[in-house]
Amino acid sequence: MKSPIPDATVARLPLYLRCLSELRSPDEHCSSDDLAAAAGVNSAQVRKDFSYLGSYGTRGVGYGIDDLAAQLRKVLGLDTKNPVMIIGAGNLGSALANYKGIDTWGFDIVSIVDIDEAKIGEEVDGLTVESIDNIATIVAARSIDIGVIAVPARAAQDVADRFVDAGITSILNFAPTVIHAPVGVTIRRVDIAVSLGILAYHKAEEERRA
Amino acid sequence: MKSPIPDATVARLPLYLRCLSELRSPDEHCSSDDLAAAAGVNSAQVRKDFSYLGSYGTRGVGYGIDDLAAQLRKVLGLDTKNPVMIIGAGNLGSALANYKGIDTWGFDIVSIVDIDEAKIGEEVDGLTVESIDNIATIVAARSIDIGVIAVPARAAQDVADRFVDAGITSILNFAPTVIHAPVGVTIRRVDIAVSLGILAYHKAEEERRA
DNA sequence: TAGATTGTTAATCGATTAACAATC
DNA sequence: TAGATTGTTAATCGATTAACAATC
Repeated sequence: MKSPIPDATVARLPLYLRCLSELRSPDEHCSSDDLAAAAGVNSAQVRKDFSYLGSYGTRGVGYGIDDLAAQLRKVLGLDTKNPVMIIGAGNLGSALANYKGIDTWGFDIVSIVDIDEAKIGEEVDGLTVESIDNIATIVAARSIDIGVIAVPARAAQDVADRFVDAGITSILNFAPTVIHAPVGVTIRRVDIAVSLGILAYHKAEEERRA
Repeated sequence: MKSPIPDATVARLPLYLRCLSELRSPDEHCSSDDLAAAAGVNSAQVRKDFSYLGSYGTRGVGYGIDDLAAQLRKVLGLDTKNPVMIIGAGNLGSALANYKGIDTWGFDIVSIVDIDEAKIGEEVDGLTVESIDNIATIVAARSIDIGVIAVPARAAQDVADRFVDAGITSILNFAPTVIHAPVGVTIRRVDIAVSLGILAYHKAEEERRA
């Protein structure tokens, strides 16, 4: 039941991949020290993370840049992307859809829907905003299994229910509220302001001490 | 040097505050069990978190809802808000500015700037987008000490440098790249896609096992 | 007093990091 | 061989949770 690669490690893989492409040096290898410096993490962390993927480095030499990048892409599933639907074509939904361009995560946003008639038909990063009423059809037709909620808090539970009815089993909730779903459906909640809040808290704490 | 309240706890406080207002029951108290159910966490977690704020419950009775809410607001600094500047008036910057409305975090977005002439003068959640060239003046005039980077990766380092020049010492970076700053400047990086990536990874892992 | 619920301790779990033997 | 760097172990750290004495 336990995932073979810890979440904290999964979260760092795209960062490594980005750093690798920037780090491309004349020689074909890089050390965990190089990568750690570029990514801003500890070098033991880097080696530990890579050990979960299997071993791909050479002692005394380092990691083959191309090999490593290929391995990271494979683990992240950048070849066989997960089709994702976003509900909510507002700023947050659009920001997420545009993030698709980054392409260092193994998913693919294939549909963005909204309840607002005015938004339906608009273009968001190459996708046409569709009506929320069609989600069951769209989900089935495009084999979508991950849904993203990017609507205001008051609409979140209703949207989640629609996702569940449509057969979605993994939901990411960006609305600042707790939503409920039947067992068998995985829900993750994300508060985009949480890091800002923690930063502000530390700042205030620092001043209190001074 | 260590913060008295763990980050993980700080991250949950706004959630508790929101749940409290929804939970407002006829009587004036709620138990850690009630709150845990509403917030989707363990009840021991709730009590432990509150113990960091000092003790505010009554054994055998629970927590006074108003007392607890007031205490949460105080710790989060909702009275003396931190002035925040956002650089980048695109979808992500706008989404963050609109998050301000939630008001369960102790900060206040007082300025949003952009480099794009076309965006300057636009309204975003009641703020007029200003020119990035004026940030030094704006930062000084409005006592801003937290800066948020919501621009594409290629512009992030330049924007960070401008923040540092303007005297900002806490930076939150939403661009998918690592940026560098002199010692004394705190930088936090946020990847808004990370949770989606982890969700997709678990999904794929689950299928692999099945 | 009896029942309920806190506050705290101790156990557990997971993630980070220092250290170093293995080995290229 | 000598130098460099991995892969892994063990120590450390921090966060979660079960359990229960304290006490309203």
